Amino acid sequence: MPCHTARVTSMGDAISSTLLDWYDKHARALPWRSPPGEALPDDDAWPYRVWLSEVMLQQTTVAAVKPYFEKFTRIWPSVKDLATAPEHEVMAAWAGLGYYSRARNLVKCAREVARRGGFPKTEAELRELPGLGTYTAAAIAAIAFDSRAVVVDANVERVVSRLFNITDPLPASRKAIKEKAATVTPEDRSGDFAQAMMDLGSSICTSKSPRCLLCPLQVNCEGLRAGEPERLPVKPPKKAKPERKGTAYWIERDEHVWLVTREGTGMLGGMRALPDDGWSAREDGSGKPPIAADWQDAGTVRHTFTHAHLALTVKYGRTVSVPDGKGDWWPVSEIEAAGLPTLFAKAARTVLSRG
DNA sequence: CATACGTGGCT
DNA sequence: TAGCCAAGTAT
Repeated sequence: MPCHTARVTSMGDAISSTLLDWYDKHARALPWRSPPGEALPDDDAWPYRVWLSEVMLQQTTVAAVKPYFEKFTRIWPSVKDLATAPEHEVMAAWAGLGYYSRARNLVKCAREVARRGGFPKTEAELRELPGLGTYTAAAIAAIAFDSRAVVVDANVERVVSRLFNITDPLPASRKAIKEKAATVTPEDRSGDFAQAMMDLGSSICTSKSPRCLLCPLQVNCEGLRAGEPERLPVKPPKKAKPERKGTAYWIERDEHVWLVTREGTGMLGGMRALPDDGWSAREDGSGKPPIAADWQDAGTVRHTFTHAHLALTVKYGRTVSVPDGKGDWWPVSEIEAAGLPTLFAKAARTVLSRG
């Protein structure tokens, strides 16, 4: 199943050792990393930290992840601690980081790992865990367990596309990229090699203006030789995001606000939220409030998701009754601790700064 | 293979 | 500033 059988070539050897030498000097110090060349201590704390960081880092910058990683490891120092945590507490702790299916799967995965008595060590077994796809399974196998695995993320796609001047557009070029990545991935230290590729991609071989003069792989780079490495990898054109409208409702009673938990696995699924009029990325909301009240307009929040723009009108009103459906009265003074995703945190701020 | 799924920072 | 981009996964 894993297609990393390609033999390391002598050119591949030269590239991997050059990059590892560079990494030994320039590796970033990150909370989930051991120093370059040092294997992680053989206890369950490190696979946990590698797994947690890798999931947080999916489509997310290092800068955004750092404070969340610190918070999670402080509250839940081991995978066992996380496995016994109530799901809503984990969701609340994840609030603001985005892609909330990651948090839902994080809990499932932690419970599965705890049930098994620890993380599996092979790439294939890791791949079976919730939230671990091709990339993350390979990354954990290589980084946490020092197994030889070919790790391909967006950085590696960029570096490899340039290194081998792969000019076919993504995603069709993925197979060729993986094959080329396999030829430069060493048998030993493939975890450090993966992290070296990612550091190189984030600091030198950047998307817009690569710093080729500083690159340790400069002399090996066919894309540079061809003249326009910054054009690689070629990507498909983006689709326009639709503009959506919706309304959220701040229902207050006795210094408490009515919060609901969003159902399902769709947008913001599982997250605490203000009740709204049913807007989605596919259609505008109905504009119908959940209860009758003397609604006041608090303003409009603009927010952009991966695949839609949203203009969310925020209305507030008081009630003496309890709205239909499930929900909780949350103390207004502690709204910061409610674990609202960013959209609704903005909405709350809008109300509280005017209301 | 295409689409759904967040957010903040950088250009 | 509007758009692009970041250590992808699930369906």
